[in-house]
Amino acid sequence: MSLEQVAKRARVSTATVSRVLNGLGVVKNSTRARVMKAITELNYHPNLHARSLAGGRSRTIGVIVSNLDNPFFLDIYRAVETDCHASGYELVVANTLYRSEQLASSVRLMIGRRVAGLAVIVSEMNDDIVRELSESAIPIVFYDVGTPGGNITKIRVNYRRGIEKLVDYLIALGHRDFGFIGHHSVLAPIDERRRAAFDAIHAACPEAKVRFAADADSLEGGSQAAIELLSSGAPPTAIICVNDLMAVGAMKELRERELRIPQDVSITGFDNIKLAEFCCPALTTVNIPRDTIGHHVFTSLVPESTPTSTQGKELIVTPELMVRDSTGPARRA
Amino acid sequence: MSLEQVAKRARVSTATVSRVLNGLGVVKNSTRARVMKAITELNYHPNLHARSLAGGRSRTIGVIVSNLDNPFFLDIYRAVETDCHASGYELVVANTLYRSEQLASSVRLMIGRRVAGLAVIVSEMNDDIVRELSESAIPIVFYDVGTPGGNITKIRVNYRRGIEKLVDYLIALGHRDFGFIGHHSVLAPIDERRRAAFDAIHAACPEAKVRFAADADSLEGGSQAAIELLSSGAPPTAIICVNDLMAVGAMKELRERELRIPQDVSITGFDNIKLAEFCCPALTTVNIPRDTIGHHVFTSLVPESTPTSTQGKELIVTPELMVRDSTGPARRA
DNA sequence: TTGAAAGCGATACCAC
DNA sequence: GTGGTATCGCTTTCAA
Repeated sequence: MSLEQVAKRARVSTATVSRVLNGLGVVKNSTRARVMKAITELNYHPNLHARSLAGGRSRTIGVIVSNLDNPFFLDIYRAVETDCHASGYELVVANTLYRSEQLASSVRLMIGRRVAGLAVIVSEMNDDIVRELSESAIPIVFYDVGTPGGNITKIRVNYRRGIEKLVDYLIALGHRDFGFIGHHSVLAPIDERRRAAFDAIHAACPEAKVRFAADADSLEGGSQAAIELLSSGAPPTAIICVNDLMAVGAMKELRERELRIPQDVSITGFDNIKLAEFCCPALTTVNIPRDTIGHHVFTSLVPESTPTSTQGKELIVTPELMVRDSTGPARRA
Repeated sequence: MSLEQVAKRARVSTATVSRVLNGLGVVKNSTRARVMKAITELNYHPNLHARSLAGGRSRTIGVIVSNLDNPFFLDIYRAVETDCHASGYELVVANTLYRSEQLASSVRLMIGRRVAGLAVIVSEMNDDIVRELSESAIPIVFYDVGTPGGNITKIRVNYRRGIEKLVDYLIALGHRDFGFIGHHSVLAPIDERRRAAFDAIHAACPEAKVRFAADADSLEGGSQAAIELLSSGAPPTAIICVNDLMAVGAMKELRERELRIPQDVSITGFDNIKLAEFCCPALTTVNIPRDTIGHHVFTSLVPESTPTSTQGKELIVTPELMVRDSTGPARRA
């Protein structure tokens, strides 16, 4: 079913059908009606590929994330989606599962689709991709990598600061024996959290103990990492998890071992996903405002959407400590 | 950056570049090498719109779901994605947020993209859309609506049976005072669960009490619905939730009122999302196998992918009761 | 083994 | 107001 067939049926030219479809130019009411009629009768739907090929532009924004199963990424995606729809843009998402090969192919896919803008919110970032994208003409938003300027906008979350707030709080509660649960994406932003934790703990208290464990970024991964962590002697008095999802997973393992939270072990998350309020006990965590990030992504990618475009700039997001019920004074040794 | 520029640079025709790109036909090694070189030098990425326009087909599958925030839908999406990627298909997803207007525009979008197949896994279904899609030529999978045959495949979950298993179990535990938490999508499949619960309860025990409450399909919606339910006198002894996500939300409210689960109130979910094992107490629920559904979607939409295509058929999914720790004997009145 | 050229289905500019 | 037509970037015969 093509424009031409509609044109034929309505006894007009394709140009006129196109005008009707796009509400551009002036079309006499009677002809408009004929065209509309033909469109519905033929159940015609314009071919969007032809449209973007002919039109040149795209009104589609691409978003690439590491793991949609983690609400952190999903929340960002949805925030961008809300803005996109409000401005008549479409959104296509790709999920890399933390695999950098998958990231590469997702990037190719998005470029192939000639997206109007691309947000790459992943932690398995790779220098070649950053370079390639930086050289392209598409508006890009990177997360925690790259250099802002030109078509590149950067969002940077000050993880170090967030972790420090958390650690200071735990140290003040008397904790000296820490566990850190990370995940297997041993790349930049994640590993930064681990190092930040290590640094912050030793800065505050050089003799403190820190053990590490890591597994997949999922509820089960959290449990597994907890198992790994608890396999070595007495449990730490506080467990810092790289994110909320894994923390909820870890809590389950603690419950099964009848370790009380927070009396026996304090535990913290990161991100402040909705679930953090609904698990039990409610999770002490660090808030990262996903909606702010989502808005920022959109305004950077579609500068004409706002007077205050952030294209080419850097947004620094400062996390806030959210104290809930999963943390308390360290148990006595 | 177009095929033509690559052709020019490699001193060949566009046809040859196309052959190299698609690995079709025979190309002399030396020319292939020249083309490849030109491609990388120009950092060329084929325009996928032009490709699918010229090629006619699409290798893209569309999936429309009601609410990606609910892991039930996300799991199906991911299952389809896994199969798609394994067979070189791409996947585009649309999220309707239970709004039937949004559903209509997502359907238009997918048709406009000329997807190779479309799965519509939503509960806000609308007869016009079912009809329109049924008349189209695209392979379609519907969830709980429509009539199988031709290009239409249907997946039907036997909710009634699932609810019955749950109700029988609760009745056997002595429950006679029920609450049912639903969500605001007052449409077919969801309302079916509510009616099924009502019917099953009264079939087993005509004098049993049932109260209803509904809110949004989210953790918070679950809490809100629980508040609504508990606002009227003594709490029911068992609360049946339309899905796990809302059940987890409801449990939070029960905890805040210091109602013990399951000693004071039993609570059940539906779907068996991962979270059901990780909340506390672990949730008694009814399993709906999302991966089976996902596979089915893929094999129906891309029949050539398997010898045992399910195109045009109906798959009936029978849910299984999963007893965990959130249910127990009814408290004495 | 390679090239020339006819579409694919829209958009948009230029006439009338 | 409306129609003709070049064009977008690729695939795909048909010839050479």
